[in-house]
Amino acid sequence: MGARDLAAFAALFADESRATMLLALLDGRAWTAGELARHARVAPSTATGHLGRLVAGGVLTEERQGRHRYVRLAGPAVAQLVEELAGLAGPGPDEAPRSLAAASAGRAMARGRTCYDHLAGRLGITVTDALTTRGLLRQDTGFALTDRGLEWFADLGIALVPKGRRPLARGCLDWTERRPHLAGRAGAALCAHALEAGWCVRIGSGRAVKVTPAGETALRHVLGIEADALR
Amino acid sequence: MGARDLAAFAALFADESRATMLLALLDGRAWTAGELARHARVAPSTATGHLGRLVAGGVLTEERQGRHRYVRLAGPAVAQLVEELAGLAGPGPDEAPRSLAAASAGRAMARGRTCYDHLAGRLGITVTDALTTRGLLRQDTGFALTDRGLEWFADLGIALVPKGRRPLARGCLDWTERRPHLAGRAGAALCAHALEAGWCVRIGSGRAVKVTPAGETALRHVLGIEADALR
DNA sequence: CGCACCTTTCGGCACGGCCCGAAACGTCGG
DNA sequence: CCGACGTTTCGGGCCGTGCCGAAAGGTGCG
Repeated sequence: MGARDLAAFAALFADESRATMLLALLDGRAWTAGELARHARVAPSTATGHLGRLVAGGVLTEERQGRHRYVRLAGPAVAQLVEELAGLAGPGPDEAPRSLAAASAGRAMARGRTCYDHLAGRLGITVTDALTTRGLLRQDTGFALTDRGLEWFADLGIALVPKGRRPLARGCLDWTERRPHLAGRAGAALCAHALEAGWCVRIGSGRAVKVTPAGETALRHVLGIEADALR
Repeated sequence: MGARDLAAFAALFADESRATMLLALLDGRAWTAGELARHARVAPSTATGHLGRLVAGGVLTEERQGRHRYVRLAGPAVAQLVEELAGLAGPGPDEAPRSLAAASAGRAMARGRTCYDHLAGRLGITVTDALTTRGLLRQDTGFALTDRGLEWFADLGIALVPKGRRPLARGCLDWTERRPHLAGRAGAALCAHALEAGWCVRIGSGRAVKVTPAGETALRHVLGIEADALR
């Protein structure tokens, strides 16, 4: 009877405080227990309990450094699950954005953000579409890079060697655009490259990113993306 | 703040009785409220409450026929989520099978079963591997059918027309084999064909299936699968 | 029409969880 | 060595929710 295990595992996500923490951790970085407690607006002692359960359940991994307790998502599979839950949770009645500040933050997130370790939002969709129309990515029969796509990554200095069980390319449902964007090893490598090469930078401390002028030039050059498409 | 929605949605899966029902519904068929109540070993009144919540949350769809209330999973996305939860729930310490009967049922399920609407277990893995080694399915750069793969389906009398948002091919993590098997529209079409053509039949009322002698012949003929590989 | 059968509504009970504050523990820096 | 800070443990209060039984709708069949 795996039902008991399934229920216990799902219960880890079935609390608003833990969900707030997990959504924050979707940026792929390690947070301290105190940061997560303040972010979720609960007492430190409460956060300790939550983090303990999430670590025990295999959702998070922890790393102790001195008096700090750093936690991060346990891996891509967990990140994918959180994204899927977030994507399926909404689709009921259309909801109006809460406040003006939330709407503004929402627009920045909708323009571009990281989704664990790859690009999402309008930016992620635009890049994925450009890869597809240029014959570097196939979406008609599944979701996979073409041989020309492998060359394109190699030209960027990114060697995509199969390692571990993570697929090279995978479609990740974008819940602001309602369409899939590139995830998997290729999506992670491309996002890392974009951040390192200065194509885009993080806004504040959240998951939102914005494309730099240099990034606009580079995207037009390597993928034929016009700056207008990113606004 | 989508955290509240995420938590409320996850809570739908965070109960053993509901999880038992959802796992049963993974066979893709419609069940009546009474059947699910008996299967989960709860009173009919309790089942009514659970089903009401699952339907309201968009996890199930219902269809009333006379004095019966038929429910089924709301769609492939929900099925995928349940499978993912089930797959990630276990991987802690290795667990020994409970009883002999459970072990026997487990072996039948491990040999072959349906996973919502496609084939899983050793049967699903074997078919997926055969498709891959024959160049009909690519897994190295993602998970997609090749052009030759499309022809192979057409030769079987299966026209794979893109319709809706469901991808043609998708990898679904098999939690008995720990490897992906073919899901998506192609996986569903192949499973339906296998059942219609008598390649395999359902065992009892569950999700387990077994390959018929005619099925062994057919699989050897169209995919070069030897019967030994299915045992 | 009346009797099964499936399903639903309603009260009431019990268990488990989430939360906090106070106090203790451990680490870092002066 | 002492104070500041991050984290943890413990106890207690509170709310949500799962469960059932009894009774009431509805539906179909004889």
